[in-house]
Amino acid sequence: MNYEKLAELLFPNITKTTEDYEALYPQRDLKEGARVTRFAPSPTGYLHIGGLFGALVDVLTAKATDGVSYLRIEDTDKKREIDDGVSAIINGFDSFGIDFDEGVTGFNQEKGAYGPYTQSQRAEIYQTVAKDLVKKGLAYPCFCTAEELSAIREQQEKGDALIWGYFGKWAKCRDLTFEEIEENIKAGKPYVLRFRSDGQEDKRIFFDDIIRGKIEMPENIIDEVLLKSDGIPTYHFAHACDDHFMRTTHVIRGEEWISSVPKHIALFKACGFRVPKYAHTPQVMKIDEEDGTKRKLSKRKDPEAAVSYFVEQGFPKESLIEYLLTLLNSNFEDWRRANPTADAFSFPFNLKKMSPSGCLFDLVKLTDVSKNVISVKKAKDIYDTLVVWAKEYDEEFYTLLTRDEEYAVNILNIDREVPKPRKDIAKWSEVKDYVSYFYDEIYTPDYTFPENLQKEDVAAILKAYSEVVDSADDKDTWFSKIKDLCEPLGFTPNVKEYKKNPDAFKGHVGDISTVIRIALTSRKNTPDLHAIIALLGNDKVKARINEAIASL
RNA sequence: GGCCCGGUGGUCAAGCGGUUAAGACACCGCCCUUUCACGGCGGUAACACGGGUUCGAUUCCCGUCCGGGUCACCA
Repeated sequence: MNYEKLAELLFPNITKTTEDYEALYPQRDLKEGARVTRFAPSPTGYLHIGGLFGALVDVLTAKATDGVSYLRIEDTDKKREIDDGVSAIINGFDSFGIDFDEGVTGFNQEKGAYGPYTQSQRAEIYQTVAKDLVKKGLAYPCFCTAEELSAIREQQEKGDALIWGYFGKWAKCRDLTFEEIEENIKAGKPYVLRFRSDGQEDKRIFFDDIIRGKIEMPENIIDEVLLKSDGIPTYHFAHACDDHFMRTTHVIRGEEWISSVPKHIALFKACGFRVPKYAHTPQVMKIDEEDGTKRKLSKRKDPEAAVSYFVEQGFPKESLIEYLLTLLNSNFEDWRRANPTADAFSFPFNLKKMSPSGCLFDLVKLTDVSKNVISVKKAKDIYDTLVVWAKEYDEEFYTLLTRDEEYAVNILNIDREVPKPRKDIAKWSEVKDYVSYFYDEIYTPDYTFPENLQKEDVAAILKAYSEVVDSADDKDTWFSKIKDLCEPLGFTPNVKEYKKNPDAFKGHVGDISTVIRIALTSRKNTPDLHAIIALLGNDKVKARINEAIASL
């Protein structure tokens, strides 16, 4: 067989060679040890947690080594592609501050010298490499129909074949003559281009996975499809061409790819490309509500797997990043304690410290991480991000917040910007309820006074307090007024005294402030009452007390 | 089914032949305290199982079990 002739027959319009592209995409000029990574999603839906998780690994690996990370779009499957899939991905990354050095940046937009970074725009590259493979006798056209292929599969399943697929004696088109091929092509028969594997069933290959260590597997013997009948490459072939010409040093991807590595190594070698280093990351799982088992997060079944869910819920972007980092590298939390204010992206991430086992996404831990993240922010910063969130997701709240910015910031500043700030906000969607009693529009009185107090006592407390209250009081003055209320009403300002001798009093100062708190906020528990009263102002305080008395 | 990956408290996760088997979250108790929160102190709770190797295995080997992945002209 004259492979040169076959290559011309198959690819008459391809005039370039692999060498031309080697020159077009030179080795990157990076310092020793710098890693080039890529995140390569296909635009089949929204960005989800697993994607964010993976992208974070890519970006951090590059950052930690002064390397390069880039975003490549793998849109070789038109059937699965959805409208705006690329925007969904880009927007998702934007919302979380993930920033790639190169690659796709928006619709028909990209940056970097190794593009195009969208596979559908790289057809000529794949065809060129494919043509060279044909020239070397390492690829051949296959005219088998879907029916023929499934017939082969059926036979294999029936028989005792241990390996299924298109290879060896099953590979009917492997040894077609030039004349047969030419005839088929003239007849307009569709065909795919297959890899001519020289792998042997009993040989094993070894490779080093950075996360998992040595992995040993049977050599690839399958004549994998390289180019589909429409001339578009399969993942495997695109992976070899793209990661080679984009000069990726470290291919980091999900563990579902481990079993394809033998195939990929064979392809890289056949193409004359240097095999990159591989790192297969664990999967992010969740507990299935129905059967209680651990399983991979699914785009379809788990709406909370979409990063947009966290955006809608109002988790600050730093919170999710921070949480994911705790899963990514076990020493992250130690590092964070030592560097409380450092940018998370400056964390010296290390692939070798990644656990190989799948992890459960823990919303409770995320909540804790987020509370910590928010607790150290300045009230004004919180206000600014909260307003942006509310504008999008809660118009009513947005209106209230922006009506009086100073008031809102002061509310958010209660017990904040102090050495031990409160940690009770985890996400923006909680804030409206948290501060509802500051806004008449969203506050509905609903009093449940302590059961150990008589109605008359409650009324007496409120009445007495309304006569002395002044929202301008400083904290000490305010609290001494509360204490002064105690004895005339049969209470004691001294809690210890009360505990020693509970029968001697109706209650203690805590009961007094609880009654006032409930009258003003309808809640048993709130942040500092003095601060609340100071913000509410005399008119509102008195009105609420009267309303509470009237309700008794 | 073949091949592959994984298996330390409820969750994440140190540990890499000898440890009282770290730490974080969650949970419980106590302290602090005008409520709550914060903070402090303490507690419950783990090496999947069975065989080896070894003076000694959570750590190494084999088997079993369990979980996951993969076997497309999907990625």
